[in-house]
Amino acid sequence: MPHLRAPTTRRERQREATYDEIVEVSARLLAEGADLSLRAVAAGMGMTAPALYRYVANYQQLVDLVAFELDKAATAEWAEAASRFPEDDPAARLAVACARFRQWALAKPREFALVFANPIAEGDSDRRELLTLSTSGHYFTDLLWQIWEIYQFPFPSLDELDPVVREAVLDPLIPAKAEHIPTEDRGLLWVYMRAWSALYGVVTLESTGHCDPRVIESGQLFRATLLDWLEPLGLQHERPRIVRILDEELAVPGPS
Amino acid sequence: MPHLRAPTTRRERQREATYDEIVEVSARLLAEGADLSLRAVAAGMGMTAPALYRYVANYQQLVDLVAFELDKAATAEWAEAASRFPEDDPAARLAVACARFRQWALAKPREFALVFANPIAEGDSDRRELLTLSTSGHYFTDLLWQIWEIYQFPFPSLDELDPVVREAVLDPLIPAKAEHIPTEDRGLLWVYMRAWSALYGVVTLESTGHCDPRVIESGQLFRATLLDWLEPLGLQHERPRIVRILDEELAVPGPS
DNA sequence: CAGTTTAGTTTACGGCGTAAACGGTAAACA
DNA sequence: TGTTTACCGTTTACGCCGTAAACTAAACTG
Repeated sequence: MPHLRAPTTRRERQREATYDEIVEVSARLLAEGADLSLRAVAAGMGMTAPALYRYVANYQQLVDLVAFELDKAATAEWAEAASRFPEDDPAARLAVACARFRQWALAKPREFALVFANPIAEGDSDRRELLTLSTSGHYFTDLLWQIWEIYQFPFPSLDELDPVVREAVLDPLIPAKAEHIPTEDRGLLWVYMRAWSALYGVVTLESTGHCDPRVIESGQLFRATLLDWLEPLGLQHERPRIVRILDEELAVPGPS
Repeated sequence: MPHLRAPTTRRERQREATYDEIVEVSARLLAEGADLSLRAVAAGMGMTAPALYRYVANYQQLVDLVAFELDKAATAEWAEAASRFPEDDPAARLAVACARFRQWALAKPREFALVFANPIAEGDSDRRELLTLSTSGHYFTDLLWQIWEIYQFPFPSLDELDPVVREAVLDPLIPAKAEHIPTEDRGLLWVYMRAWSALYGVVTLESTGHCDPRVIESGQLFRATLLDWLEPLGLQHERPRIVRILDEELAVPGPS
């Protein structure tokens, strides 16, 4: 985690470069279809495995580090693709981003599993905290916020929410750009959680292969799931346009 | 897989008993929080690891075997719980079964991951075929069929479906009790896939912990997802009753 | 300069999946 | 019945894995 005004001594720069190389080599390993392992990463950097313990406390931390950075890089890709629509068109951007998210998950199932299907134990507060920093989560919540600013779709008020859920949206433990959302509008996060759950469901189902391959190929399950969310997000009248954008994205699958 | 009229020679009975013990020991290991490994399973049976190669070709096959049996056993539990409602009340049974499925996934996240989040590679036709035998899939599709028989909810006709999806529902590669569904009614399977995707999404999200723990505890995300499916399944007028059943189930979480 | 902190090494341990060669015993067959 | 065959398990071995401990050399600090 970056300090404020990092002193950036020589050593610190060196160290950060090493972290970058760890991530780089890890990403390469995964892309090559190899397993992520301390030994393989170390070897890929011309080091011995125990040396990596100067940078991560254990294997799980390596995984977390790599997962965080993969998520960051992937989100940058989706955002880049989405930015072909102007900033004041968050609905179009969301459609593109979701489609790209799915493509990424299908093209890189191992990376997807690492980032999004990596089990987080109940008690592990460190890892859970790391999760709240997830780049993709912040990106998606931000898009949802922008959509609400424009389309003003309905969301539950705080007192409509279950007390436990209310606590959760007031002090969220999920990746969410939420500070700037006024307290009384935090019901928005409930919409986010529900929408994310739906998106996560199809994409995980497809990415892990627990699904008819032909259904994956057709993209119809994903498409239908997204389209179901147009109404709750106040985008009914945008439907034809969003459908066009979505179908355009679905027609351009990644390198097969 | 059982033969027809198994000759059941002494050797074959012995062999089957060994398979049972493999599953039994594996289940115990997982329940104890240990990892599933050939060596540990072998040791737990008083054998050496290479001996297991008489029964499974490799580690992945052990996992598949155990996953299949865990799924079978778990489904039996849910079905047992659901059977407190009569056979002619499949809606109530479905509500109970879904809730129990979720409880199981929360109580045994490692087992859940093994069965439902285990990646299946594109080409691997053997494992995909095994997937079509999944007990839980058959159980849920059967319930959906029974619900349709009573409530006659709408489903897409074959020519409304995307051509690729049409193929998929006509000759399904997913676990589905489909033989008895007339060809022209196979659009039902599309409803099933969509519903399963939604259920799978929340449950996976909760089971893997990629979710605010308080939201999990409240059960509201799961509840809301299920309730969204009452209307598509023609159960609107049953809503109060189903809600009651669901809340009853949610109030009885497993051993914490 | 001396003293300390840091980044790397070597060595070692126990666990993993799995390949190969081999032995004993139970079933199958002449 | 006696011989052959098939099967179930062993031992040994290899190369991975994560990680702990002791040690060294270089870089920073005062």
